Amino acid sequence: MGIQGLLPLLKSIQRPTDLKKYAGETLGVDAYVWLHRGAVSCAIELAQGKPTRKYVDFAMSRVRMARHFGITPYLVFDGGYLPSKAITETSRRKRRDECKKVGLELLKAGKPSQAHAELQKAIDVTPEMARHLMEELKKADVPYLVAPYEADPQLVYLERQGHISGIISEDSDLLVFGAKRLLTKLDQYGKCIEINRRDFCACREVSLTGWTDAQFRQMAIFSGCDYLDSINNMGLKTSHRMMRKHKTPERVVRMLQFDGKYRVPADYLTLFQQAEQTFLYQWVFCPKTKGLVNFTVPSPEVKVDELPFIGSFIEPEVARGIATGDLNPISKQKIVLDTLPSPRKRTASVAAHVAPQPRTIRETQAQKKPIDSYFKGHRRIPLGEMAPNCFVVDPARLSNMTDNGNRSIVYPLPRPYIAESGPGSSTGPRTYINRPESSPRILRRRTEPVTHLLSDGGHSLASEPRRQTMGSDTCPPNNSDGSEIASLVRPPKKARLCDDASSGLSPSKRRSKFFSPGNAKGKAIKKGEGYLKSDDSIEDVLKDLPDFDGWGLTVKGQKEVAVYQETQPTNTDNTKDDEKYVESGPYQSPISIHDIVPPNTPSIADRFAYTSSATSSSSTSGPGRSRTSSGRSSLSELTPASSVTSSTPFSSYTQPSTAKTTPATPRMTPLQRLGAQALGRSKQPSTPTFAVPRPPKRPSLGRPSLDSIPVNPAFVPLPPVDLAEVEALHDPIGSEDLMVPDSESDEAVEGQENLGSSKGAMGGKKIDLSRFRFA
DNA sequence: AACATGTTCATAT
DNA sequence: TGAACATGTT
Repeated sequence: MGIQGLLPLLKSIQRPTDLKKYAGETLGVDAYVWLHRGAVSCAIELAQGKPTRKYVDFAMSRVRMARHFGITPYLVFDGGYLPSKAITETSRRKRRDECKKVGLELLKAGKPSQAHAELQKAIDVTPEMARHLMEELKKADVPYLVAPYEADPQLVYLERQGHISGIISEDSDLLVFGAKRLLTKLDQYGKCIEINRRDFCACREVSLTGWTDAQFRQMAIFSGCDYLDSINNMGLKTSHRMMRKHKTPERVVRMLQFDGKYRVPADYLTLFQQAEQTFLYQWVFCPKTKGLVNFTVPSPEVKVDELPFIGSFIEPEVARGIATGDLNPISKQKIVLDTLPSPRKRTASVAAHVAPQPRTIRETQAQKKPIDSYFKGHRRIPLGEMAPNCFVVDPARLSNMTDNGNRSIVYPLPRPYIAESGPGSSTGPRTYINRPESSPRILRRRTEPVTHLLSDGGHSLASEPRRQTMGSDTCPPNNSDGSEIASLVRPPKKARLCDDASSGLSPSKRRSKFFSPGNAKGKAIKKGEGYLKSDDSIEDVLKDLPDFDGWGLTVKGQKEVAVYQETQPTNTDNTKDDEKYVESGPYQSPISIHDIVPPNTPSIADRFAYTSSATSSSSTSGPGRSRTSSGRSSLSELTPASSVTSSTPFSSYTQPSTAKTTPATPRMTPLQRLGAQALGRSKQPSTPTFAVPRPPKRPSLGRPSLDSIPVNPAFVPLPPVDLAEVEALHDPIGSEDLMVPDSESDEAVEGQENLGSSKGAMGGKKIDLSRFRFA
């Protein structure tokens, strides 16, 4: 459920994006939410307890979709129930059961549609179903993990540790947990909304300037969350007001009790603190240490074994079993797989010409043929998507994915069940007391399928080395697992932006930078949004794209379209088709693409940026990494080298020269651009790591329009952030909402969780906040 | 007037 | 299931 009203509250910092933008990266996925529709489709079967392949098939199609866009999805499943939520869960279950009953009766009564509607509410994906899916994921070499308890903190943990570069989910709770990059509302075209934690300070609905993660979290809890109901008449707005005024939950509660308008339960503060501690310390699985760790490293004075509501500790061995899906996260019993009824129908229909269908999951494991191979040679893929897509899903990926020029930046694949005997495996829950409460009744930890997989699964073997490579590649910065979980430390970040921006130039000057008509904004700006004009990307798009309805008419476009039509006769030049991921026949041989589309055809740039960029990167710079870093500078924090600084404010703004170039700009949020430009102007050395040489042609390759290609006018990325306001907010003297004056005390409050870490992260860098203090 | 809360509608499957 | 709308309360 999450925090209701949170997303609307953050409307202004939500940025329309495209999944393609993250091509080459690993994105965490809230499996339950992501696959919910799939569960809906087989609600009846689920309700009847029939085993079904529908769910698994749906899930795998979504995986293919992600890969189609160049994404490696890292699926995270929910695990056991948290005590904090136990009540909720049991009541939910009751409701489900009722719905199920009603639905089944309706079904008997011959009212299938009504029944289905009812059964949709009864959807319950069992660990067994999830496990079936995991078998497929293993085969497809898709990283996944079952959280010991909740998927949300697990996802954010993975993000912090650098295993994933963002999170796909609809759950606003992730922001409360401190997710840095949240991608919501993902549709079949790969369109989605991006919410970056670092943009919070630009929120227009409510001022979050200077807010720490702790304050944001507390605000969210006050407004009502999964762990604690809100006080009457306490919504987000009021809780925000209270937090802004009183700064700490203690004071807020005291004030609430003082003025009698609110009915505050006697133990509310206690419950509040428990809720917050649940947010902070609940158990997650650390892929590196292969054991449970607290989501946030507790300070010495926090005794995790005195916090029953964060869930019980689980022995590493059991936790590993749960993480891999071998053990039921609730019962801790080994999950026994019964064979699924039928082979994949979908696959069968699509790939009739391919070898005989696998009969059972285990049998399939022996086959090294990835599912995607069944799609080879089918043409029904939309145009430009082909090239990257092919690379990504090429069956050869099992053995030489890297060679294809498409390499996931983060491919941790921390499969605990593989290298489990690591000497460091005990490093995880080190300081914590093991509570064997959940009996070691596990027969054997490893289940047969896994062994099977290990022994003969070509892909598992192949992926092992990569995993290691990537692991070391990815993790170094954040090595100590959880130790420096400091995503916090926000204020400095902002400070830096201000610092950089204001140090060199007067506000007015800066403003002129962004608002000056000099930026070739001759083109008309549509819609009267005030902030529209501040976004260069729009202009670029408009400049390059005279008319998106008729974009196939341009000379360049024509050429491209022709090419794609050749490739993909079935497709019209409808924009939607361009973007849409077509499940049925998305894959083509990379060769054809290579042959057909010249690597550096600049012509594609304008409209089919996705294609062009992918092609160019694969042919020119090879590995996706360079493409990523160059193309989307805002992601810089994700690369290993920079992740060290990721906890440092605006590390992402310390962009390489590219950030300054107009072409790269559209990839960043307006805010980010602000920082980047400011930085560039002040000639900050910034992260040298990013001085990665990039193909000179890149700028001309239409990167700018990448995320701006409108499918329909509504999709034209309207930069939601008003730069003027941002500036105002950051103005030392200006805005009334600045919380900076109190930021110190806030730090103190939050100190326990990120004291050491923030220090470590900031290193020698000293950020002077004093100038942002009220005079 | 602003906000919290309850209800309905649309959408996708 | 979420988003838009309508209502009730301060």
